[in-house]
Amino acid sequence: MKIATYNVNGVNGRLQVLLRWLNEATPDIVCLQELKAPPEKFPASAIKDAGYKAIWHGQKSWNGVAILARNEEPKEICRALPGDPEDLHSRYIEASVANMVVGCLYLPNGNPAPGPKFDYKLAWFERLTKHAAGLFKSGKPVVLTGDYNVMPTELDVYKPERWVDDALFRPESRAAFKKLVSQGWTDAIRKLYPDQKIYTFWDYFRNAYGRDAGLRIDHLLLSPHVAKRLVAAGVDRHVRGWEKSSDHAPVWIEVANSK
DNA sequence: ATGCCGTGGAAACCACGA
Repeated sequence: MKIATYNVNGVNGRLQVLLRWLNEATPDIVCLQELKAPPEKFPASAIKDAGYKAIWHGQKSWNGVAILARNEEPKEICRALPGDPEDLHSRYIEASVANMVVGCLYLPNGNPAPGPKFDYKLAWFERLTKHAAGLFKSGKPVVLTGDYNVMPTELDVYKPERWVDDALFRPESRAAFKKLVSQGWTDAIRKLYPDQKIYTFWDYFRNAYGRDAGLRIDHLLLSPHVAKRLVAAGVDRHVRGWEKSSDHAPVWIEVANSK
């Protein structure tokens, strides 16, 4: 069972890249972020033709998340994080699929920091952490994945000293990620590759991809039941080099089938 | 050191991203 996360940076603008990658990688479950499309503009039929059933939470221009699955319709559990009815950003969707709970998230960027956007990021992080605690306690197999907009450690940034004041790397953001993970979640990439420089995002400019000036900000957090079954993980970084690519690359895990 | 690129939407510029 292969589970992937991919910030597509515009699901319609990147549709050909997305379809090409789906066809090549054949993941079983896919979490997408930054659809940048209202619900009615989600390319459902193209994705269906590619072999995937999907649920999505779209929004005009910004944000937007979706969960795709082969052979099975993801059964929606919720499409917002509890805790703030005023928050209308489409940044979270959760489904039951393949006997797991899959949470797909697009955590706020938070720049400029400090400021209201950074406050929103930290508040959103708090809500996520609270929600995650409930999921964790449920004892169910859970995958909490998406664009966390946080580099957890210095190993996850090409030039840490340049990012210390950035919302993605500030101590508050790193502490929030650490607090979440310390509930007992497993960061899949770091579990298998504790010391390797691994990135999931490269800026469009300054030839960031060519220089490998990247960040690791897309993560898959696994509950103990799923972590036990983890057999492989990786980043499809070559996809970032494709024409019309997103600035993120897909990240995936392979888990053994549950018995 | 910096949105230098890129998207979507509105209206030939703006907001937003990491």
